[in-house]
Amino acid sequence: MESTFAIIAEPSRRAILSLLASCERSVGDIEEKLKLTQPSVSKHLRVLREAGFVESRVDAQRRMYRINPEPLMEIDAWLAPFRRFWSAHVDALERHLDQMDQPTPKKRKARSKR
Amino acid sequence: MESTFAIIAEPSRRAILSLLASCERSVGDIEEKLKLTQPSVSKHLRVLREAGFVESRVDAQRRMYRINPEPLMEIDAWLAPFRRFWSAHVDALERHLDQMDQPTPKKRKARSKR
DNA sequence: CATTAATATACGCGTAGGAGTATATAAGGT
DNA sequence: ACCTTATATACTCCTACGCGTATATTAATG
Repeated sequence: MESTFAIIAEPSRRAILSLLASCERSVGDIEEKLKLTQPSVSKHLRVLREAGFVESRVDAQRRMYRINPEPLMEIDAWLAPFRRFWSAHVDALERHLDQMDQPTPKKRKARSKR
Repeated sequence: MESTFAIIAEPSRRAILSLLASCERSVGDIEEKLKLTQPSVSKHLRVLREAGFVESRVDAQRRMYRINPEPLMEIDAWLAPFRRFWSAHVDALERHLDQMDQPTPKKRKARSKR
């Protein structure tokens, strides 16, 4: 796999990154916050670490994980050529964000296209 | 699949989007520029279209495809919380990382044997 | 209409990768 | 020395998806 984009295609991995955006966390923290099994968290963290999205630090038996920004900067850079399509319509963006920001992913089915 | 991020995990799809960033193109154009088989291009375009990344217009027997920006705006929006990691200067980034290291007061174990 | 061009769809194959379970490793506490 | 806590790894199963080939559809052209 190894593509930067493929890494963040995984919903759990995006959730982990979003969690780490605010502050560093241990594996157990992530496990609990995201309701994932521990092996699953460890596996995703391994993928994220090997792809450079996160770094870890040892704290006793814990490993504290934190964001490493470089791969996300790549994504940001890839978007550059497309920004001209929406930089003019900021208001449309805000309308769209209101629609998609659904903080608690309960059990909703995938939303359909218009 | 259905996730915006999963769609652009595919290298060929990203290549198609990048091609369309400059101007609209027919299926045959894309096929030739990217050296892909025609069914492959059509399939990717279908995925992109159903996910809202592109729109098409009929021109005789041809279908001209062009960028539709909304899904890419979602990606851009998702990156927002991470921009603080790189939007400032490098030294600011380093200050931030130092800060993230501190909040758990050093509770390192006394001394290691060895 | 028949033919050609342009694009879309169907189908089978192969493989990557995520989930779950079990187990290994490592560090701390008592 | 045990036992618990925290994290990592191994392994199997299962499904999704990209690819290639073949065929269907739709439109233009003669």
